[in-house]
Formats: sequence, C-alpha cells, structure tokens
Amino acid sequence: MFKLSKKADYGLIAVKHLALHRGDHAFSANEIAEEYGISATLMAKVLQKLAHKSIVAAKHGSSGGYQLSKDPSQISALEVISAIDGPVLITSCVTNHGNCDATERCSVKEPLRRVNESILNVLSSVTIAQMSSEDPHEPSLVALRT
Amino acid sequence: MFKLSKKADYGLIAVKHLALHRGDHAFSANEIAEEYGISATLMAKVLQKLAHKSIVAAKHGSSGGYQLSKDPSQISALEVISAIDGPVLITSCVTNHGNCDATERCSVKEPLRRVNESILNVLSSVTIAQMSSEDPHEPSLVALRT
DNA sequence: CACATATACGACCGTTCTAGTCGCAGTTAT
DNA sequence: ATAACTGCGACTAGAACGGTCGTATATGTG
Repeated sequence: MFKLSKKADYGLIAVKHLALHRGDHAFSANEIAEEYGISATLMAKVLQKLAHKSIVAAKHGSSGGYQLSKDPSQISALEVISAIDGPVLITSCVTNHGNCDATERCSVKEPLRRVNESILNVLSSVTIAQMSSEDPHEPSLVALRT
Repeated sequence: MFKLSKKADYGLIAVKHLALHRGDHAFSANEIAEEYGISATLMAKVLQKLAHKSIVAAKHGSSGGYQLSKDPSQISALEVISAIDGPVLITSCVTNHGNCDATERCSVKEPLRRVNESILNVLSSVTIAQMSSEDPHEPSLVALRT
C-alpha cells in the first residue's frame, strides 16, 4: 500500500554512502552493509541491480567494490528506486497495456495517471546530491503549485 | 513497490460514481460492482471501510445503499486511499515509531520524510470533484515548483 | 602460477500482505 | 412478519517480498 520496498531503501542508503565518500577507494558490499547493520548478501544483491543499470560501477577481484559511475547531482531518487523495484506505477493499468479488464468502464484511470505523473516529478527532482547535503532547515525539497 | 492497492482503486471508482450520481437514489454495493464488473462482495467490503471513515453514508434495509456524506469537492483522493489502505507512508520508518532498528545510522530517513510529505500534498490536493470533471485538456492537476 | 578476495547470478525458502469469499447478525421498507 | 439489504468479522488461497545460500567467475597479490 504505497510503500517503498526495503531493497529500494537499502539502495538509497548505499548510493548516498558512495556519494559521501566519493574519491575514496571502492566500497565492497560487505563494508557498506556493516556500516548500517544490514545483511551483506542482501546489500550485494541490491548493488548488483544498481550496477546493472549503470548507476554504480562494480570492480571485481580483491580490494574491489563499488563506486558511483555518475555525479551525485546527476542521479535522481527515481533512478535508484526504479532500478531496483522496476517502473513506478501507482496502479496496474496506467500504462495502457490492457491488463485492466475494464479499461472502457474504469473511470479513474486518467486522473490517476496524472497523479502518477506528479509523483514521478517529485521523485525525479530529488537528487542524491540533495539527499546528501546536511542542510536540515531547508524548508522543503519540493513544494506544490496548485 | 509503490502501487495503489486494488481496493483503494475500487474505492476511488465507487466514490467517483457516487459523486457523478449525487442526488439520485442510494446505490448498493451490488449496483456499483456490476456497473464496473467488479466482485460485489469485495466492493461491499471497500464501501464498508469508506462508511467507517464517514466518507460515505450507509443506509440499511431494503432499497438501501450508499451515498456520499460530503460534497465531492471536500473529499480528497488521499482521504479515500488512506481510509482503505491505512496511512500513506513510503517507508516503514518515517513515523519515528522506532520500528527501524537502525534509526541512528539510517541516513536517508529525513530526505525520504520530505519526499513523503510532497506525495501527501499531491494526493490531498486532488479532490473527487476534480477527478469527476470531464475536462481532458486540463494540462496537469498539479505541477511542481522546484 | 596459485591463492585470497571480490562480484555475478540464480535457485531457494519462510513470512507477510493482498485479493477475494463466506456466513451470520442487525436493520429497514413493505 | 418477512424479505431484502447492509455490517462485520473470520477465513482461505495466492502472490509478492525479504532474506539466504551455493556456485561460477574475475582480479589483484605474493
């Protein structure tokens, strides 16, 4: 019911960690997992997905690990989330791919599509760089114009 | 992964239906369910939840049914969704209720809280009345100020 | 070259959440 | 009184998610 998966959560934590330690050596999944008290194997799995989408770069071998492949200001929260959880769709039938058996009759499809768009806007406007800035009294990352 | 539950979907459909037929007789769960090809018992369950939160008013007995208890412009999508699915929280630990075992170390909690707030804003700014207006070329219900 | 250490990948379980059903009690119009 | 309807809670089946494990593979080091 409208919740981020834990894996996406972990992904954001990992990416933010890498952003804060940019320029340092590569971090192994183990290292990051220990830092936040998360299962190492699970963190590895999450990082694999991020590597697959080229958000982080994996380096094999001993003293290997992961590094950001882009600048933190160029990575949006949406990228990280959808890399792990797949595309963000608030309903199953916003994509017109006909999985909704009542496409004709369903009257809320179009309004929800617009809401979905708004949420995508919110998520894509938040960058990892913003999430890493420690400024706590920034009033609000995104505000609404009605 | 960030999806509206089907029940919330059905709830929105039902509320919108009632909004469009305001002033008519009360609609039974059966009637609405048939109209959209949805399981009647499930629709009944959804409407019960909406009635519990006083979004719709139930009328017992024969020729009974449901009616909106408020003006469609006074009902937000957020109200309907959270009535059915519970509070909208994108992570399990935004509420400070300490179910996150790594509250200290978790570095993404605060940024995500802000994102969550933005989404709540989006959802609460969309009313049933807006969803019922048939204007298709309204550019966007909500836009972003960055 | 051989070894230690790292990721890559996929199969695999247990638990939790969701969709959907059923039966019974309570309420109202006729 | 009775028929038709909702209210409500327990219940089942199935999918999704969180998390683990084992194996294959790549790489730096002695």
